[in-house]
Amino acid sequence: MEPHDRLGDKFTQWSGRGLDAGRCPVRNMLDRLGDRWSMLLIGALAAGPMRFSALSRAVPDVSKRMLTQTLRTLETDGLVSREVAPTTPPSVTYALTPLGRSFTGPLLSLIEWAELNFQAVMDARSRSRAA
Amino acid sequence: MEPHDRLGDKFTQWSGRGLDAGRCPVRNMLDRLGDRWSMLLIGALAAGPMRFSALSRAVPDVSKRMLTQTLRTLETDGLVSREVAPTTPPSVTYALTPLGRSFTGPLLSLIEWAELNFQAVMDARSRSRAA
DNA sequence: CGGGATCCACCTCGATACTG
DNA sequence: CAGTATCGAGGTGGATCCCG
Repeated sequence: MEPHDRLGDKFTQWSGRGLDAGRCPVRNMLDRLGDRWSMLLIGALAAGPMRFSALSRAVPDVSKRMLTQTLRTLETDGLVSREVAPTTPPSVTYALTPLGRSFTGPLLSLIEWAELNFQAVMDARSRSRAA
Repeated sequence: MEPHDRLGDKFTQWSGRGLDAGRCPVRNMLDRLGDRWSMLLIGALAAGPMRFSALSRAVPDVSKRMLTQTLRTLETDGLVSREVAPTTPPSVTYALTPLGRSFTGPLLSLIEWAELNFQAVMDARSRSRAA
């Protein structure tokens, strides 16, 4: 059975149940991880634990506000851990939890698809602009 | 090499290049597919070609406006094809293109992760509410 | 049936300023 | 260093009406 058949089956099941965001895992996850920064931060943390400022440098155009907010959400969902060292100035280190690390598999396959098909999508985009 | 190491490496590469949305495939794709409906519609179409009204029923709480808009974007990016039958009333059928079908692999792995770890995330969420 | 057009309510997000 | 607080612009998305 090909991936796209299995995907179709899965979708048909959830569709029958109304696709309620409260019960459908996919919608629920997408609402959380589908924003601009979550997956990027998980990708950054996949390289190893990082401090707040290091994350800020690793993902240049995320504002401190969104960085804090996104990390808090990821922490709430159990994907990222937050450890504060009681020094002055304070040093806060973020890391992937086991749950977060388990997400790197799917995320990697998504990223590999993106890299592989980026050009094809760009081509399609420019073709439709030409038309 | 584990997935999360490879992911870390990939991210480090792109981070060095500034993660510019115009050049970084991941950011670019996430900006398109990271909205509330794109992945859901691809999932729905994985089951086979569907007409506008059928899609509307399959994903109950998407408005006609967003359904149209999302489908147009997916069409522009070459993931979905749109075929109009010149009848009255018109009948428009949407289907995955080969490029779109190639995305069902990564999407499936994402969905399977979501189903598998949904409960864990919900637990983490309620724990943090309790605290 | 399959949309397009318009109006509007939210609400996300960025910029800025301040804190321990 | 690692945030919090506040403000305000902008964009997303729903509701509604209309069309061929």
